Amino acid sequence: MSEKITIGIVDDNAALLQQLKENLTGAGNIEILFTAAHGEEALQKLPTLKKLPQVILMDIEMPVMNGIEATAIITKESEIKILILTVFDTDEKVFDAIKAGASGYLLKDSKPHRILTAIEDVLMGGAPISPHIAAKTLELLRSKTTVNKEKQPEDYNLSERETEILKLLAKGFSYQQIANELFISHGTVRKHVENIYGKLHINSKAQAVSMAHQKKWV
Amino acid sequence: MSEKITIGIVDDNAALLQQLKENLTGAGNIEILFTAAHGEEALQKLPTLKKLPQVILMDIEMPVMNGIEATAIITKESEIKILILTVFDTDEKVFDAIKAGASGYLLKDSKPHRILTAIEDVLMGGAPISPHIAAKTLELLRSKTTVNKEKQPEDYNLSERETEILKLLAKGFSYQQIANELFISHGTVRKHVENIYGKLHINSKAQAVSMAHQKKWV
DNA sequence: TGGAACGTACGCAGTTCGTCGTATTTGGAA
DNA sequence: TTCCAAATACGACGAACTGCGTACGTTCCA
Repeated sequence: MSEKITIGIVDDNAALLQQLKENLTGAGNIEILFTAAHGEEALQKLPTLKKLPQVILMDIEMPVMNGIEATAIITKESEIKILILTVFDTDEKVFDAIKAGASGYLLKDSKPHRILTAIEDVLMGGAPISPHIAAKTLELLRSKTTVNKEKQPEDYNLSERETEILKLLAKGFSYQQIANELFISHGTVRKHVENIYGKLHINSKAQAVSMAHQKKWV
Repeated sequence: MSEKITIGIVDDNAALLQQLKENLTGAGNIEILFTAAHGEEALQKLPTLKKLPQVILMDIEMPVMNGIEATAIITKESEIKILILTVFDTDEKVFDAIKAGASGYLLKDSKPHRILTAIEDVLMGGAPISPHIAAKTLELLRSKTTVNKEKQPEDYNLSERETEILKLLAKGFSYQQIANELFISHGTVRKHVENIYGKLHINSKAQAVSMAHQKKWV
């Protein structure tokens, strides 16, 4: 971990920006490559940098170009991760930021160490989200989906072991691979599968794999 | 904060459950009202309690009744918050848990203090989500609103005919059935499938079916 | 006009799968 | 204790699948 994490900060509030800079430079192995007061300025500065930042902390409400537009453009044209950092948490804003491709969404009152952790999370492919905001994203997600009442494997009288084997089958494993996975003999796997076929009223691996996927047993 | 937070724990892994109990009772102002090994047991125990827990930590993969079903029932019939605590993080499972009404989603390897914080977050109306899982949540949300960015069959250089045959394969059809469907010979189907295997770098029907479903080519 | 890609088709050798039987052990239900 | 379901295991036969080679007509593009 000798390499510093390179970041940029975009925020129109000079005082907050200054405070962020201090907190981040002081605490972690962070290198701030640039700062900007709004999206437009950030887009202008990016091409002039010797190296691109790995993460950009982005405010939403800004003059000239807001953080959501900037996020959309940056994520489309580069691999830079965007971490939204804002005081706003209205449904619409959260939603727009996610659509724009933000990798995380924190409230500005988050503690400095929380922000640091978040930056690291983002680099590891995670998406740190403040609980309050996460609650809204879940609401959104729920509202966009319908119920799904698929039958469970048990409804076909599949035993636990059979279910387990079916799942491996559904991954495309051969009998021998499953046998190795479960430390049982090749023949036993075949016998289980035979029983599964009977219970599911099918008679081939392809059908089993297809059915398992369709019913979302994988 | 003199009042203890009341919780329940549902997990079929006795060792993990025990460890959770110890970590939670030791560290915070937590009172564990009950534990259960699966959803069914939890549902049975709940009505017998003198007071209901505020939060339930819930595993997903469990015998008899899994955590998602249990979550759906509990959230429908009470105000109890459910915090999913699992090692699984497949898209579908996360998705189902959210639909079922879970208020948070943590990986089991989360540190004890993280779990404690999460419980408090949940009580304050937040939705603590492990970054890794949150990333999947955001993906899901994006996929619901934007176009599907999965690789298309063409990206593997599959021809139209090959794609067509792959879709039939994915339904569990035999070579002969596909041949009948497309009015070509059994041997031709086999040749196509052979070419498909080469392009997808696989070598069995089961793998082909699995892959086609995973990439939503069905 | 010549190739490249595609769709069609067949054969052979070897492997895996589907189906049928049979059998032992184990843990829990009656 | 007896009985049964579930998990384990082996054998055998025919069917289906896989890999490799070959072949030919069509279409489309350089």
